Amino acid sequence: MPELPEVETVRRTLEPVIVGKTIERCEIYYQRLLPQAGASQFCGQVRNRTIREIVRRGKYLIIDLNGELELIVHLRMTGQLIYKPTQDLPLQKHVSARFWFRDNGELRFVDQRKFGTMYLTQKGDYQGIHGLFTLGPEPLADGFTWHVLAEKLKSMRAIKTILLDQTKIAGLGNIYADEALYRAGVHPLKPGSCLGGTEVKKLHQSIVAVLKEAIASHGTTIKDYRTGSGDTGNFQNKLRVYRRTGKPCGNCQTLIERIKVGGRSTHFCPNCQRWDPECMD
DNA sequence: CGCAGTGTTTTTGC
DNA sequence: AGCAAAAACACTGC
Repeated sequence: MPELPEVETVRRTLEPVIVGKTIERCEIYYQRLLPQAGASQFCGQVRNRTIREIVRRGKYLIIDLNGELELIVHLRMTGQLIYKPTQDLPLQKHVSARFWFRDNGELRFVDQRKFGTMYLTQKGDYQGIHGLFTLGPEPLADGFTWHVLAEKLKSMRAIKTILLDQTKIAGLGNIYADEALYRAGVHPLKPGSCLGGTEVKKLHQSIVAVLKEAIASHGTTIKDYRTGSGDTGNFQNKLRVYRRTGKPCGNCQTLIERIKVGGRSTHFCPNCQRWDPECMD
């Protein structure tokens, strides 16, 4: 569930409380959290290193250690990265890793479904982290114009499938792909190549708007997602189609439908999002 | 009770 | 190419 707005919220909530802190020690409780290293080697490498900055790329968090190494974190489905200012003894379930800081405080990786991953790499060297290496452009960066989006949509694949492809655009997941398509009035099954210029512009605007609004609301908590402070987000109250199957569209009262696109649950308004199959290009 | 559904990414097979 | 399915998991809801 953590998509771009959730990961960005985690980044923003962790930044003021962990930048400048030095890792005194760490413990790994789930070996597969680290696909490329053993726990003892990993902890040995991060020990006594200071967090210089924390940046986000797509759904990845990149934590700079001493300007030399980078700790790469991907939360996948249910991962949480939470800062605990004081010792709290009742250890919750599903704790995959803990980092203790020299001046007290703890960073904890909690992950019910255990899909989350962490990597350690030389600064800027992402060749060993395939998903990060092949990541598409940041939708909230200045360079992401509607022309860039148009270039990525040149495919006969369903538009929803293209939006979820991280090599095309970084950071969109199931929630915001559905929400952006609804706002743009584009049917999720419409082939990318079939969108006209006006539609691409509208979709571009919708993607940027929904991501910014979701960040302003600290992300969407359906169940597991938490900010770096352990709080829930608020954007779940502002969703217009995602998980609203059978409820009336806010625009036309038509009931929201759910279909499968590329194996993923997809929610849309059959009246506001139409696809007349007359595109033959 | 069993089993489908949940959603991200990688891998494998057609 | 591009798509489907499976796999990595634990828990929820029917």
